[in-house]
Amino acid sequence: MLDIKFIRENKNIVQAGAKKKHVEIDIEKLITLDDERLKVLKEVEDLRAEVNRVSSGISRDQESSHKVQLIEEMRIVKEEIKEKEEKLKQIIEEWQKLMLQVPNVPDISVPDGETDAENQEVKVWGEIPKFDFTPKSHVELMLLHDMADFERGSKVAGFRGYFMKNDGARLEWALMRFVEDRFIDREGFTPMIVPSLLRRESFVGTGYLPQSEDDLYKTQDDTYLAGTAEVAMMGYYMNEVLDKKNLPLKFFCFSPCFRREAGSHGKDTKGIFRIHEFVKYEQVVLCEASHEESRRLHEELTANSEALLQELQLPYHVVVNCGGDLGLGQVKKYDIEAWMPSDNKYRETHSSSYFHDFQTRRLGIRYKDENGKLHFVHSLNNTALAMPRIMCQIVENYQQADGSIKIPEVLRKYMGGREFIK
RNA sequence: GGAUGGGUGGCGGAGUUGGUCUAACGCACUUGUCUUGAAAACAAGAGUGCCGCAAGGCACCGUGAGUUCGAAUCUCACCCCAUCCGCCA
Repeated sequence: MLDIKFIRENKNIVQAGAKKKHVEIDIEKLITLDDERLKVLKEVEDLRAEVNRVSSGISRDQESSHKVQLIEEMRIVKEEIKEKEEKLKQIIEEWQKLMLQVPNVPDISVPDGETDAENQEVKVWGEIPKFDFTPKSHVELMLLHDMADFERGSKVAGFRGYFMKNDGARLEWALMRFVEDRFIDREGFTPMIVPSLLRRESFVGTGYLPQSEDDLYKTQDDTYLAGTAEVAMMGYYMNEVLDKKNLPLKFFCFSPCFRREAGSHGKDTKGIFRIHEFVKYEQVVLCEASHEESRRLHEELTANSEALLQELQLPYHVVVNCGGDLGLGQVKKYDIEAWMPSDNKYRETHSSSYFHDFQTRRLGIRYKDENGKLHFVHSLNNTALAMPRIMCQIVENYQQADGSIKIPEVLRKYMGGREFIK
């Protein structure tokens, strides 16, 4: 959510930002509605002031015809207030609905474009492997080594269901231990295991609701399953005032993730690239309200993830997402995509974004600066490692002519010191 | 799921026969005095949001409705927390 004052003072910027994100919204309409809101608000407040003034003049023990008359007059004013309040309530409802739809303004460095096809490559790392044989897909490789079971997966869990098995399970656990070791060594990150079954507020606060109702699983208790640890982690400090000297707060979070993948029924239907249930380690950061600080940390979070891919020796590139591929709250986003031989292209493994105060304004997360003034903190997040997706790229890039899979060196110590899966 | 007790400011904690209560008191905080400096002590100040150029006004004591001229205080619903019982990894 943006500040209505900011919207009023920068309506052209906000409107242009929405256009860049390919979001339909009429800012002029919102401002007209806001004028109406302010007008009626003033009327209500003036009437309430009158009632307060008169009421405080009426004392308990005073008994007179004058008192009776005043009470009668106030009864009438109260009727009027009730009417205006009802009107105000309706305006505010409409106003809030619109406010939740106003997207955050993308950074100037964000390229124009409508879909991920128009994202721009900003960095390439590693050598794309050349095979002198026809490389197998991760599905073929995993089945070959009995690392996963998709038939029984869908029998038991339905569409996109899967079991990880044998070296598949061990490789996933190895990756978990690897990423945990790296982040626990890293200064400043607080390790967190966060809930996935959450109440609605944090989804609205982070910007997933109300727009993406279809992408979330909802329970009969009106809670939702989160698709990322970001939602719970951001909810953690909801409606709290933080101490500036503790900023930035950095969290290394683990959670199960659930995504309905509504609207991508035809995409990536085989294997473990796109699944309904997985686990993910996520970096979440809260920092002071400074664009420079947000940018600095954004680069830092991105670099952290790149370092993991480099250690895993996976060729990847970084793209800056175009306006149309940004979420409602995101100011800027990098996707990191690792090379996927079976698709002959890079496929997303990480997503790194910053939001300024878009999320924290909705969540009410503030800090006091040295002058005692309150500000909304800035928020950022990036994947640390998502499993089992990353295994697609690992097994495919590390496959050998004989069908065996070389184990990345940094993972061997978690796999009994073995060099190959065969 | 059952029973009981609770939800007040950055924190702790008063206040419920409805009437200047944004709310005692303590801690933390800011400024000043003292001190070489700090601590301590003393003095003063300070809640948050919104409207307004300002003066000032309005709202906020878990959330939402309601009663009343007037609600932190009364009524109803809901949410959350604690403890005990039940169940359970």
